[in-house]
Amino acid sequence: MRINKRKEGDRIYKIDEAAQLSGLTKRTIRYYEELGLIPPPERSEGGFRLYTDAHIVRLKALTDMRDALGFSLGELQEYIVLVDEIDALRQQYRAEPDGPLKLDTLDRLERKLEDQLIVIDEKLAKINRIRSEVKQLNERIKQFKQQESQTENQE
Amino acid sequence: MRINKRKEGDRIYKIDEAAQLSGLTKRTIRYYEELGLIPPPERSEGGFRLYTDAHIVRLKALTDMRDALGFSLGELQEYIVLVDEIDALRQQYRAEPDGPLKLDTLDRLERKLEDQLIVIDEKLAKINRIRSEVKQLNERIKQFKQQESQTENQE
DNA sequence: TATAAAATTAACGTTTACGTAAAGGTTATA
DNA sequence: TATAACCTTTACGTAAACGTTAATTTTATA
Repeated sequence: MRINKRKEGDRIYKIDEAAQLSGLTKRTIRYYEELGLIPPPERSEGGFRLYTDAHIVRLKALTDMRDALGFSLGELQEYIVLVDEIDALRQQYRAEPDGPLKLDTLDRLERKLEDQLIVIDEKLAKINRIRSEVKQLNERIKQFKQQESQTENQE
Repeated sequence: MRINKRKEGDRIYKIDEAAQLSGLTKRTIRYYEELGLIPPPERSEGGFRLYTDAHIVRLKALTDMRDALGFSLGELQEYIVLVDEIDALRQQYRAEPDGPLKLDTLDRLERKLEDQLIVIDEKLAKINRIRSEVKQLNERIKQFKQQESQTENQE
């Protein structure tokens, strides 16, 4: 999930290609940058945005959460902050594994993640309810169809 | 799901109570009526809207689909049309069980319902992916916490 | 090196889904 | 019957999430 400094050999994309790959429009990508949903990409000499694969991955993750969970861009921001915070923690841990990781920070992050899980599970429950209703309607239709073909055969 | 003519003895609600029961605002309820998402309720002598339990049920179903599936009001309209069409079919069937139910209509409805199921299943898959990612992050945090409490004990 | 294709910023426009306020009518209750 | 509490329609307001256009630069390519 982290977005590193670009290394030699990494693929880079101008905004048009980034749009193709992510399925978003160019306007939307710039807008998301403006909101801080993606880190500002490096620029060419002349100022063109140069995206990496990590950007593409993040854009896809964002649209997944937007589409599937119906998160607003504001809620996505909160989630991004959360993920970045955890990444930072991981970095810190790699740097000095014996250093102190503040327990209250860990507690706070854990609570937030568990809140997210609750929201997600509630949404799953609702969708499953809806799914079974739709399924039932579908079964009814199938019954009707069978009845109909039987009466036809009876003629 | 059907909304019948009101019978004597059925409970009725003025808009304020309907709002309480459904969890929507009065404005939103009127707006949904304007869009055809709920049938226009009967009115009192003086023109007050009089809602039935069936209205409340439908309002809740609508908000569930809006919240859980992220459907726009336009998409909800399509769904409502679909459900109403099926109800009409059922009515027709009850009225004359041996009458002809047009097969192409049945096919069309079945296709629509199956499309809905596909959309729902895709959404479920995405949410499940997201869920497992969040779960993983949560596990990592728990690991960190354990490590941290161990180092504390070692002192 | 000229020129077409693609990028940039800035700013105004648009749609959805309501919120809010005004002006006035209805209903329950003291 | 008066008055507070609630309802009605009409209409303008608003936040979010982009779309679109314009004026200007950069970059790829013939």
